[in-house]
Amino acid sequence: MPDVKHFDPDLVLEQVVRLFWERGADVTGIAQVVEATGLSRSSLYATFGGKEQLQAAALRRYLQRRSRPVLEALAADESGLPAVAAFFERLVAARCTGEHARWGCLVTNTHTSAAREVAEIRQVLDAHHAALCAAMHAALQAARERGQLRPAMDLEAGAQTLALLAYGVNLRSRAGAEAAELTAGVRAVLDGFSDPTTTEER
Amino acid sequence: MPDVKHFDPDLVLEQVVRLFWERGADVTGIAQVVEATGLSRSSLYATFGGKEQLQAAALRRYLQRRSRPVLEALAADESGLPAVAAFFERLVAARCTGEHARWGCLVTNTHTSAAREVAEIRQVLDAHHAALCAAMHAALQAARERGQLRPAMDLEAGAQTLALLAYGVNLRSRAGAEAAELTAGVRAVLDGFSDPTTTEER
DNA sequence: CTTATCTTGGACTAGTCGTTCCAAGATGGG
DNA sequence: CCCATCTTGGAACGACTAGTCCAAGATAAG
Repeated sequence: MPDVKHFDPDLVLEQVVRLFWERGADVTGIAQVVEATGLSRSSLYATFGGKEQLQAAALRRYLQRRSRPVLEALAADESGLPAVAAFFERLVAARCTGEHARWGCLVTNTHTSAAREVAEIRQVLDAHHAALCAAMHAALQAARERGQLRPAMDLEAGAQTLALLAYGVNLRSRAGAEAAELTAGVRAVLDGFSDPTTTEER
Repeated sequence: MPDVKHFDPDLVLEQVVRLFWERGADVTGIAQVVEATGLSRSSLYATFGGKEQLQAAALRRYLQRRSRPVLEALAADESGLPAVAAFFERLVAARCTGEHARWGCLVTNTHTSAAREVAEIRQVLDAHHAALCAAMHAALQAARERGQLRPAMDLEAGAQTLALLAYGVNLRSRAGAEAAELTAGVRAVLDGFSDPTTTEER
């Protein structure tokens, strides 16, 4: 009986993701969301609720569509350190060039947003951090099995390092850091993780 | 002949630093600055100019009073890796406990602020990054001279790593990360930097 | 085609934003 | 004390904020 939506909520949410990601959710008004999506305020509020819930939905979509596939690929890649290197290579490339250059990472940016105090969003940030660490840990585990790592290395700690490093890359890229700087920072970590007896330094 | 200011601009700026640092400059209104400082709008605008200039002034004060002394101490400490370890120990402690717990770092937070697009502020961020890298580089240089480092290690790249790591620590701490996680992430990097032939792993 | 139900556009609210302005107040040299 | 000069409190500005509301429009089952 009733009318149906005259738009695709999924498509709209993707536009909101890009808006919040590029400009920052805190400083992006509902008016700009309305303009970017072409929706009316009524439809927006009826579909997503208020701004806080819209931000949470956008963050979840970003995680699901942008972050999760990459982390799954990393965790599934059993090549060890080369998998980690490839992850960071692509990360730096995505942060410094192309469509999303200098946008940083929506998750990283949200760490400093006012929304970080919202319980629901905080949980998403913590869950993402856990997932990021888990993926890194899986890759390091593979590296260990292939004898690529320093024997005494603590995998949990190493995974934390790589996660923190990724946040650093994301953050600095939003302020316009050079890709070469970021790449160098990554390289030094991975060199430090490698087993010195089996690795020829570059 | 003229009247003089009825307040101490330096004291006021310190209050503004804390306000912007804890809450975030983007989401802190002039009204809140007025309330926190006790100044009137007139005095505020006459002394500091608009909000953008106030944010820049607060950032510069933060760098001068909070960041510079620590970086100078790091660069002057010739003990090598222990100096770096001590730097991060104090950093994690300051970020996770005490008066400024969960505030993160004003410089780090500014990376995702709308003000990062302002040329003046961008330059301050880049200058700080250079200073941070330089201090790390000095500490690594000392570590090399004392034979604490892997022989093949690239000091420039290592300094970048440590800078990115510091950003990661600052960022995650603002979202409420546990000190233990952050400490572990730091430890794994420093272990990787140490000379494996002269270091007994912990 | 009717009708119940949902969606939509757009006007509207109450509040906040950064900023400006001016009369009143404070200051200290002459 | 006088007065030029700066500072101060507070009102006011237009633009924007998130969010609400309702009449008009669209839909599809009966």
